[in-house]
Amino acid sequence: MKRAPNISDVAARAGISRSTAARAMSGNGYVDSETKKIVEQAARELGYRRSAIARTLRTNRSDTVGILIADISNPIFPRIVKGADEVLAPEGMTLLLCNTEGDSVKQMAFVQKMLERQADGLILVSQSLPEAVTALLAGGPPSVFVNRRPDPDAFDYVGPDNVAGIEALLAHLSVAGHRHVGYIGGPENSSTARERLGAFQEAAPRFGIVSDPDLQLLREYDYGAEREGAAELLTRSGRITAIVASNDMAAMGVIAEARSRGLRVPEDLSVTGYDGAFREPMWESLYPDRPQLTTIGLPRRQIGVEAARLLLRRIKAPEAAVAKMILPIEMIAGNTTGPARPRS
Amino acid sequence: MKRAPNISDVAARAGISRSTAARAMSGNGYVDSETKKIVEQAARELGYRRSAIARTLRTNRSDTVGILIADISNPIFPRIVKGADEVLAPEGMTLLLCNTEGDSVKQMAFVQKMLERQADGLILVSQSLPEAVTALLAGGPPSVFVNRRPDPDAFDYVGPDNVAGIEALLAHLSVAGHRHVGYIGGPENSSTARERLGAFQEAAPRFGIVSDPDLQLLREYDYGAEREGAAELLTRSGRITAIVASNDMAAMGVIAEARSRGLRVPEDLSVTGYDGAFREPMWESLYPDRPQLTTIGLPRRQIGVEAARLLLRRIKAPEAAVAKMILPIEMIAGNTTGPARPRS
DNA sequence: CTGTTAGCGCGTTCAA
DNA sequence: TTGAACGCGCTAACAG
Repeated sequence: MKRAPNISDVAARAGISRSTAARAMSGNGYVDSETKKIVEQAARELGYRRSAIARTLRTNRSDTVGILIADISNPIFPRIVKGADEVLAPEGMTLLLCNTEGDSVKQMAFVQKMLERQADGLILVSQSLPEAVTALLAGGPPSVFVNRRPDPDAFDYVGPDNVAGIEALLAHLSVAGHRHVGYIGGPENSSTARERLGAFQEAAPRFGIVSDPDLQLLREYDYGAEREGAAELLTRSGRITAIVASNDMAAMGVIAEARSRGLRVPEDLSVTGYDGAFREPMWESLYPDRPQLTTIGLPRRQIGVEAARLLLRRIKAPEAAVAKMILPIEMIAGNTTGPARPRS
Repeated sequence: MKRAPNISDVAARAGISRSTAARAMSGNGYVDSETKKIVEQAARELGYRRSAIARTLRTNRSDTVGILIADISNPIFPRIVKGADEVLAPEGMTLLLCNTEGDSVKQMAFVQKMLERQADGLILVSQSLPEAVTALLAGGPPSVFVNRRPDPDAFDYVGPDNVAGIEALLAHLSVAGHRHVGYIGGPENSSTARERLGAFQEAAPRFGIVSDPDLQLLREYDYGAEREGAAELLTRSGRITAIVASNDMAAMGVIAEARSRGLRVPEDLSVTGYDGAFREPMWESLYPDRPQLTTIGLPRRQIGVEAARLLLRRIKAPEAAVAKMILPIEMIAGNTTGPARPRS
């Protein structure tokens, strides 16, 4: 088995020097259009393929961006990836995707691999961020954080307006007469969850809503965990007329729990989600009578687009000031919320 | 900004030669355990990181596998990826994921990138396979096809037993008394769709089911396209009592169409899916009263596992005989099928 | 516009 | 067990 042809082989076949052949193939520098044709012809005949590896070794640029996603099966993430791809692909950059499944070991492993492979940049979407990772990144390539960010604001960040989202939900519930609202937030290690909890605690009184720590739980962002959270809240207090869940999947868990206790939604209990994960055209018409969550819509594609732009900016200007980009959310009123009616 | 430390820097700091340091870091060849410690210490102090790029250039192995997925938001695919990762990760290989969205341009682009980056192998899941791609792959690294495969059996393949799946559905419908069954298959360019259509045509008579080409449509594997297909079938024939759709999402489209025409499922029309996409614990309890599709369950994780094993095998033995692995399916009876009852 | 030259960082002979 | 030397394939000066 012969080795793959390299630029020297092409040059030899074209009867020309290596560097001219290289210029012809890469498009950099001056090459006579006539000789360029000859070189391309020779390359085609040989089945020559440029080695991105050698190029990277030489230039320290890999034209590659690693993107870490917490959970690929959650429909909001593919949209973000797509948005990022839309801006990176035209720049000749390839997105390398990793599904971390919220596993910090996989997270570390992938970041390591990307560093070893000279990734030009990293986009971390909704990652839990142990110090080990941020430490690694501190000396590494440009990194942009999406949705969650590490503590010291040392990195570029793009995310939705969490405060506005919570306030919109509170306003909505308040108008419907809710006073006792259970809150299930995401875990402590999520900056997003911390922001939202802070917003809830700060804003609740302004909307005439009781802010009682007993009614505020922190759970993982998933169906099962928040379903259990709902069980706890409903057991703990008979006065709750609404529950704010931390995302749409989790809200479904809350609804399931409510129903299993004989509570109707929204007649007996109002439930809100967050992120609009089910607002896909397909879901829309899928179950005509399914619950239409009251939720906060996120500009998913735009989040991806802006993250990629921020990354490109930093690749070009590594010393630019750290950017923090907050994108507007959208309040979506569905049929899982209604007028408050005391439970007991 | 100084350049990143390399093996020479480490060697210098350890007071040792480059090659010894290299051996210490890579674990290849003999190194005194004492000097090894010293080298590792020096590396740590310098923040040294091995360059996968240089290593790949030197060895022609990148410890990287590219995996192409048609549609990442379809829940069956993450499972396949996970299965593959389970066997590849312990071998020190990294999976690089690409969502092709059924777009052959993206497909080609990613394959090209992977070739240029010396991927050790490729896994193509449910890809439509224009000749250009298979031609590219023919001279490339080991490739394994999943679900769909190119025409000449020149590549390793793993997929579910399509014939058994269709027969199981036919048997199920036949027992329920269905004679006029509409069939909506996947597109012509999908080997899976061709296999299933062939199985349907061959087996229908054996089950006392009419095989009329007028009742057999080929459509894209999606909600909208198959919903339209269902409209066509239902308009075309008043005798149809059941429709076999080509996957679960598509089946939902068929059901939606039926309902919009005032047909109840399964009382007036039985509908079957294929792939069990909604059979996730979360969906199970999500909508208590949602339709439970009668469908064919696929061994998703196992498909990924076997694909990865096949790939490893071929990487180690490039000349091994082409393998074709057919995995058993599972018949799942739901509540979208019932006794046949004439429509008109 | 073209050719010459010198590494990028590493793994791997081969001798010592 | 260690060290010296070479080259993987390419780009980027620089000189012509």
